[in-house]
Amino acid sequence: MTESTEARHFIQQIIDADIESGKWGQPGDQSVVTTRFPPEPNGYLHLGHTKAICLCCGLAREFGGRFNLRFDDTNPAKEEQEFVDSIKGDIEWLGAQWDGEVLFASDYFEQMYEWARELITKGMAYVDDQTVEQIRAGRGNTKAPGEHSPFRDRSVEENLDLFERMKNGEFENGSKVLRAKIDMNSGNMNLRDPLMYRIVNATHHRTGDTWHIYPMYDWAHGLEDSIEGVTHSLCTLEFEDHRPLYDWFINAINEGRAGGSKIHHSQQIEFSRLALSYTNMSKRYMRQLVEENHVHGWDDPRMITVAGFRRRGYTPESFWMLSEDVGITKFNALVDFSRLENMVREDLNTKAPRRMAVLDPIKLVITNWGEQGDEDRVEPVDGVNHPKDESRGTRPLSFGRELWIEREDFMIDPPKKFFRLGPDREVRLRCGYWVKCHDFKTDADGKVTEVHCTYDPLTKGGNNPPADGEGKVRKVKGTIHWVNADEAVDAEVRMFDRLYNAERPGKETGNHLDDLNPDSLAVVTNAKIEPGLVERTEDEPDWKDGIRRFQFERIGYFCVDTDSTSEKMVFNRTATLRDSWTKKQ
RNA sequence: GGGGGAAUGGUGUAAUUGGUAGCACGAGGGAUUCUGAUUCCCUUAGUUCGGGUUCAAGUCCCGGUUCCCCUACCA
Repeated sequence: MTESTEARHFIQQIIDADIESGKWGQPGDQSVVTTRFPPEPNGYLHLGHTKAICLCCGLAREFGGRFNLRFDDTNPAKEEQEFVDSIKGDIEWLGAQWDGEVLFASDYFEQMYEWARELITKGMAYVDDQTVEQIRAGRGNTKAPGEHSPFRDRSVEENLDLFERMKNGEFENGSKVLRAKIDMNSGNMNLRDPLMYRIVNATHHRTGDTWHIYPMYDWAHGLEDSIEGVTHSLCTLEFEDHRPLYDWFINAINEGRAGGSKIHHSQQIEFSRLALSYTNMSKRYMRQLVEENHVHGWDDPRMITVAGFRRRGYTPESFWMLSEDVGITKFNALVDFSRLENMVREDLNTKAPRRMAVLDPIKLVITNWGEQGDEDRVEPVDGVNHPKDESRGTRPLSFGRELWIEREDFMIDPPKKFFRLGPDREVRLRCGYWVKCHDFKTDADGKVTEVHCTYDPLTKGGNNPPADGEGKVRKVKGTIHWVNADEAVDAEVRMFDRLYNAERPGKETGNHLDDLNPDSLAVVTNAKIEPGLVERTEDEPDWKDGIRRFQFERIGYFCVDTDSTSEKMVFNRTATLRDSWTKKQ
């Protein structure tokens, strides 16, 4: 009970039991656990997929098993090569490398076709000539039983003949389907003579025009798992109703077969999908956001696509952490978005080198800087790269008479608990000097334009001044960040907030667009950054994905955006720092 | 008058399968701090409801409630 780290979720427990019983072989065999991630290549991967990927891949790794990537490309009308490429890239970025080659359901079409013929021969499937509408009507509904199709009792010979001609392309789309003969009275709608094949006269992204019939999900999926020797076929909760059908198809193929010739029967296990507050995983919604330009493409950093998160600066590790954090259950939970944010913060806190940048600059002038007649003097100071890790060293910064500081770090009439700058207040400029404000300038509107300070030469590097005659050391409450105006570089900084204002977008309003947050993007074009930020420097870590990430001290985590040019750097805010000060106010 | 699932602090999860309801996040308080960050310490609050079995129930039984999924030639 004390070993909370040993807690096993229900799928791990199933696998433990399978290993115990030797169901799939002996421990240590790679066959003991074979999982698969089976995306349809019809869109981009999003946050919801990451949970399934981490689960399937993680399980295979935990047990020394095998993790397959299989494209479920059974619908040529919706699928494109572009998506298989982006999906592969996203999975690799996540660090969920699959075992062996990438697999495709379309490689199994011939085998599936043979199995379908076998079911026809056994009298378990038939060709139906009814229209979509007739089939739908005949299916009944949850309250009323269905009716048998008038074509349900065709002879095996006729079915075999028609099925082959369907395959050969003799018929129009929608004119015929192959159905399994199960139970039109079942309370489970999936069992009311489900479709196995439909006619689709379209070009498939891999098989071209060789096929005119394409298998339906329920027929295909278990067979794909079977062919690949998948042991635990993990999917989300809405497929619970499909499991009886998944099993029926495998059993139907195996019916009448001798023990040795039976096909592999994987176990389908369902878990709850990931739902995060203030997001919506609906592909339809996401497409609308892109197509109607509510965001700037699928990789807009506000999107919850893997591409969006990557561009925003999220690390792959944060998704593994979240996946671990939310656990695996059958409960439809709504996870706070802040949990994912906490994960990146936690990850980036240890990894990201510190830098200084001023987002909303006002000028700080050190009026006693030139007392020796050397106003233009520039002094080098060392910027600490990581306060908790000395081995990461320092970087050279320069300090001079005019600096940029954050507008919100100065108040004309500050409250008592305000630890930053104000008239007659002293602060430490991080890694620089201590400065004390004695004056400020405003424009016609009363807006502060300049803050005038004196510095204490005895505080170089930000260190405490020596004790006075009585052994007392002067103290400051606050430390603020700054950039030397002389060498500061202008940069664009994009700050993102949640895309939606509602916990469950569209739930209350009925239209997710009504819940859009109008302030989800704020762009600052005149941020002042350390010049060292422009080019990659030696002390930066080797980020696997090549994305440069930093902590801008006291502000948050930022990464270099792909829009950056040699003329102008562009940064994306990944996450803010935790902030107990503004919360307090 | 259908079928399939699920309910544990504010949130997400755990409980040796009948034996002290634990962990994390959040929140509140404090310490440390050259980031109002980090780190550390303390506090906070929970078994959906009603019965029953039992020495003992989050766990088993009966009944109720609430929520999710299912009527695509999508996956």
